[in-house]
Amino acid sequence: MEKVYTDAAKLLKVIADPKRLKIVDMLSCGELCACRILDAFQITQPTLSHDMKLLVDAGIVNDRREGKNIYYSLNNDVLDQLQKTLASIFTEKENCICQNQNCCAD
Amino acid sequence: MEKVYTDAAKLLKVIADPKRLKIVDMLSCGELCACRILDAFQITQPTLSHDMKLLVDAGIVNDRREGKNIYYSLNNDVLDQLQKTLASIFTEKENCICQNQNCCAD
DNA sequence: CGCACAGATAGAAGAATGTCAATGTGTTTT
DNA sequence: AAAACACATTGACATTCTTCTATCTGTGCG
Repeated sequence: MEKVYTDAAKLLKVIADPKRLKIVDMLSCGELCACRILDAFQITQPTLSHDMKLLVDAGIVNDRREGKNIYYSLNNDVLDQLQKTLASIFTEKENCICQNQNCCAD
Repeated sequence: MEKVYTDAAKLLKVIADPKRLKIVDMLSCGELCACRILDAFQITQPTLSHDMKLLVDAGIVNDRREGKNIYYSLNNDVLDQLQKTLASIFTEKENCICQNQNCCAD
């Protein structure tokens, strides 16, 4: 499968979850530590830690330790690029593999 | 969980797959029948049928029968709305639940 | 009608995901 | 040093997803 699709799908898989979408939404206002994010959910600490690892490993979120806390922030470059990729996929392009071809009606 | 997140996550789950992303990309150039989409992949016909059902059930794709063929096309309204929702989630907002709060440092 | 074709549905097996309790690691405080 | 705190990791279990083979449904044709 073409890399553009597999790369975008990996990012989408990570944010295709209500919790993680909400986390991204929270982080869009600035960095937050894990404990504050945890306060907003009805999940255990290991579950949040697992979700944050997915976001960090995907490159969507950066992490930074300050004393006992880990602070998370958005990587806007990755999200901006994802939006551009989606726009390109959703919108008609010039060179389309399906153009000028009749379906099954040879 | 807030409806905006669960609704967006449902759509994202459906397109968070390289095959289905490519299908959306193909359909962005206009409607196609199942048999032509199938030609572009190394999957069996039931697998494609299952993927198309996910896309149709999510409202991302419309289907239409013409004789023996089913023609699929994008529902651009749904995709446009999804892009707007993502932009709103990724971008800083005025009323943020995390604003003006210190983290864990009371 | 009987057959061929396009696509959907059913059922099953394996892979991936979500979540938790228990425990480990790094940091600060006493 | 010992305890407390914040977070990560491990291992287990249940759920969901992916994909297949086999079969069914709807349509057009001779």
